[in-house]
Amino acid sequence: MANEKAEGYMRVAVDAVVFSVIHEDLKVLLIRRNKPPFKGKLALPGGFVEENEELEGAVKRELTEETNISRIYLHQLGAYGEVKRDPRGRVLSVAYLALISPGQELASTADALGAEWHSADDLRELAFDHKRIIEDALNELRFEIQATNVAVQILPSKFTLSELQHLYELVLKKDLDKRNFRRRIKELGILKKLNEAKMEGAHRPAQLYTFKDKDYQPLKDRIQVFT
Amino acid sequence: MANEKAEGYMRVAVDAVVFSVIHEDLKVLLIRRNKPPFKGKLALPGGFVEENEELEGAVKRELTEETNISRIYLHQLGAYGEVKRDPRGRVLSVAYLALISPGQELASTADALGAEWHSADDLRELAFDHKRIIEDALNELRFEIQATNVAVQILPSKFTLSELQHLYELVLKKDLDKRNFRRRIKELGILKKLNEAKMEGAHRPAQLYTFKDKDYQPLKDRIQVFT
DNA sequence: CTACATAGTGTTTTAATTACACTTATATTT
DNA sequence: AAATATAAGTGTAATTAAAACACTATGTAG
Repeated sequence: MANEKAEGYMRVAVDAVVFSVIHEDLKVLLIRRNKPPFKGKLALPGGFVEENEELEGAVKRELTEETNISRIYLHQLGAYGEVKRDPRGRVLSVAYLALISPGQELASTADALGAEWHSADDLRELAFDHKRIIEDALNELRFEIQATNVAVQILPSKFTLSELQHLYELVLKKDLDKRNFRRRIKELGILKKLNEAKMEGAHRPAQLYTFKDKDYQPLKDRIQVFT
Repeated sequence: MANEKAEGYMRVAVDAVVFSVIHEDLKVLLIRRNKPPFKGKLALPGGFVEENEELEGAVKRELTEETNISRIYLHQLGAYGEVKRDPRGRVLSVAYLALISPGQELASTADALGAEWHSADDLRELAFDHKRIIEDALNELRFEIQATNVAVQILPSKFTLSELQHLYELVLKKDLDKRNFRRRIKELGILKKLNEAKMEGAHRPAQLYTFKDKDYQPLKDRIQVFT
């Protein structure tokens, strides 16, 4: 309120916590920093917001540099604005939970940028306050997977119920009861049974399903956590 | 990532959605703007963040100008960063849900600033994207009152169960069943029965309670919405 | 054709939620 | 001092949701 001359200027960045399920493990995309500060440490992909660029646009721009992306789901986590979070000076970062549709390999440029998937659990020392941001993102994802059909953003368009359950188990870090899970997820009425089966391996083929609605939406009923 | 010269600079402000229960009604603190843009319109209290000032510090500084405050509970809602949200130029605002302990009258300076309590429901035309911010704050409050003991931040330190229930009904915009509400809230074990009653009016006196723990905390069980 | 691996399927028990109506204690009125 | 008005306070039965639990089915590989 006081004076409105040149007050309030600071640098604004965006950071993305990109989750993906790879080799039965929940992964986060991290980048090895090749310059100070925190040289050599892992950090979230992100960067400064350009003039006349929307925040989500900035996230998408940064991410397309590192992945081959068909579609990105973004959900804002909040602003991280501690005065001393960046040793270079004041930088406020708006963090996003990002989910990319599956089977996206990292772009060829990714290697040069030092981008790699890391297990979401063993968060070693990260640059800035990025460890905290990832923890917040994981909590948000845990909430969303129970309250919304956000799984649609993570799974391929055709999937088996076992794959879906596995995703829930990875995110919730909890074993779920197969029969109860199937009953509940079917009761929600968000799945469509396909006329296809997944034939793979020496066992009974699995029925394939898809989401009726491809867009993110809240569910009337939360999917409760079982067992 | 590209160049890190002078990229990303913009103005950063904070805005607060301050709720209070006054005369059996859920109110929001709004300020009548006396200069452009949006001159004459209502807006959230807020202002630019100063150098070396934490975001929450900025909110508290702005709010102490308008209220006599003993304690402020702050919970970040997120960053509102649309390029064109402020006609003066790019301003990113970090919005907060704010609760002030009760019985706080507005400061004497408040009148001069055009600060007044307005019903949280009839949100007339507000400046900037503040209508959207208030809606988000209301949703957050609805969530929190069910998942945490955030009521401790709103009620006086001694209160009756009817007053507590009334708060829940105001926030949730829903009538609750008296017996079910009392059972559930007592089962949570967060209340302490006092050796006092509230004698007021021509009816049976009401038992006074207080919160065992005066600090904000999540609850094991959400308080379900009844009836 | 046997062994193996994962898919698929219901029921019973237990716990939680909901619906619902009368009695009690005080102040005020007559 | 009796009657009335007002909000406080209290329990149970019916319904619905969650949890626990084990076997059969169907394909491939050997």
